[in-house]
Amino acid sequence: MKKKIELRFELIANFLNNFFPVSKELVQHLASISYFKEVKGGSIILKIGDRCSNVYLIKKGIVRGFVKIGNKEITSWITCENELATSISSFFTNKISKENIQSLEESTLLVFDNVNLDLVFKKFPEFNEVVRKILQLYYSQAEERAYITRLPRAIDKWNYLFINLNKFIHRVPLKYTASFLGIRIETLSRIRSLIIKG
Amino acid sequence: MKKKIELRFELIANFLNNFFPVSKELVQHLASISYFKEVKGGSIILKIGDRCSNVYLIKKGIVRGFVKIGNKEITSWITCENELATSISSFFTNKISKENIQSLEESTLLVFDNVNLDLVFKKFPEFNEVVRKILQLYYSQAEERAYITRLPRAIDKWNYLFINLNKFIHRVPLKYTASFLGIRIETLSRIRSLIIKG
DNA sequence: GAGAGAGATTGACAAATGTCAATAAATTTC
DNA sequence: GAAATTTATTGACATTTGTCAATCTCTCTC
Repeated sequence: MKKKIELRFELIANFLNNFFPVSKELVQHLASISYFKEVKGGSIILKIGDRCSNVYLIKKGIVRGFVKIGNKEITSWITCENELATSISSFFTNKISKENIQSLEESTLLVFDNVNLDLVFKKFPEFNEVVRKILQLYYSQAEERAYITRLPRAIDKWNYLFINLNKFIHRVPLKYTASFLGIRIETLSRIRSLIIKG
Repeated sequence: MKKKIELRFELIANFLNNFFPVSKELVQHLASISYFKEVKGGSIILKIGDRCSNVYLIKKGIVRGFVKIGNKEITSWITCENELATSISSFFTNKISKENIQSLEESTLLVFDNVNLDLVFKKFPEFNEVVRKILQLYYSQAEERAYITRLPRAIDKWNYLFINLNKFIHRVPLKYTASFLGIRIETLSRIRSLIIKG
């Protein structure tokens, strides 16, 4: 049985080295300031109106961000193992969050805190470089998601998602996929049956 | 009359120091690898399908990014003086661009090239830190724009834009604002007249 | 200041999606 | 494995937005 700190070390090293090679010392330090958090499926991890001071590295499970418009929910993103999750504009600008974060399965998250991370940048300048590369990729992926929301027809959104970003499609109930596409579950249902019928 | 390199130096120093103090040497180097480009209003600066190897710092003018869906244009962003513009996912991942970039006025752009910038990161590690901070803000702002696209009703989009992001509203023809909101110019026109009538 | 051209408004109608309700299917819980 | 709960489908209808065409307004140019 591995110690918890070893699990944290491995998860962080694996994640960061995908972007850019980092020193063992940096990873050790990050492991020392982070902790695992276990949440049940359906848990609200961040509430609209709160400030988001954490970023989560998903060890296990699947997590979404969603905004509320009136009484409706619109999912901004859905992500799973070995990816980061946070409320971007709240985390980076310290404003209150416009989105909720919620687990869609029982999940294990590695939690990093804003304040601790700021100190890491001071102590390990190399951290700037790897985080820059992470931001570049995540920003690109966010633009990709935004592209879907700009497609004017529901069927185009579904097709684009199905072809390009289908990682989570078979893992979450369709209602979340519909919400991610910004359409009603009934609309998605009709589109799917049209596609099946040809 | 200032020399061109002085103009470039000032523009870059002013832009970067807003995010994080940087060395004079870094700014000088950036000034030495960049050049001004003048474009007329309506010029296409980047075409869909091309790779975007440049990032532009706008000295004067106003610029938009837009995607084409069928025969329609949807504006992803509009930005002006002292802001950066590029095709994010193409610039960062070297994929072909899904968006056009176009000037909406006669504009002066300071051009930085991908390859040169990569060398700057090697030569000036401090550049990673300031770029990280820039990315954090721009990523946050992109999420803010994406929030608008997720609002389900046209009137909510207009109201949100009007209250929160009205920087360019009075500077570009309404048709670009409509396109930015992902709605038809006729729909925006009707919404505006409804609002005026109360 | 007449004419051209772009931008904006308005009306009539079409198309797409949302809403609400009923029901079916799948999954979870005991 | 039966009951309960969640998820998905389908139908009827309402609402919103898009489409197309006509017209108006504003700028710019000559």
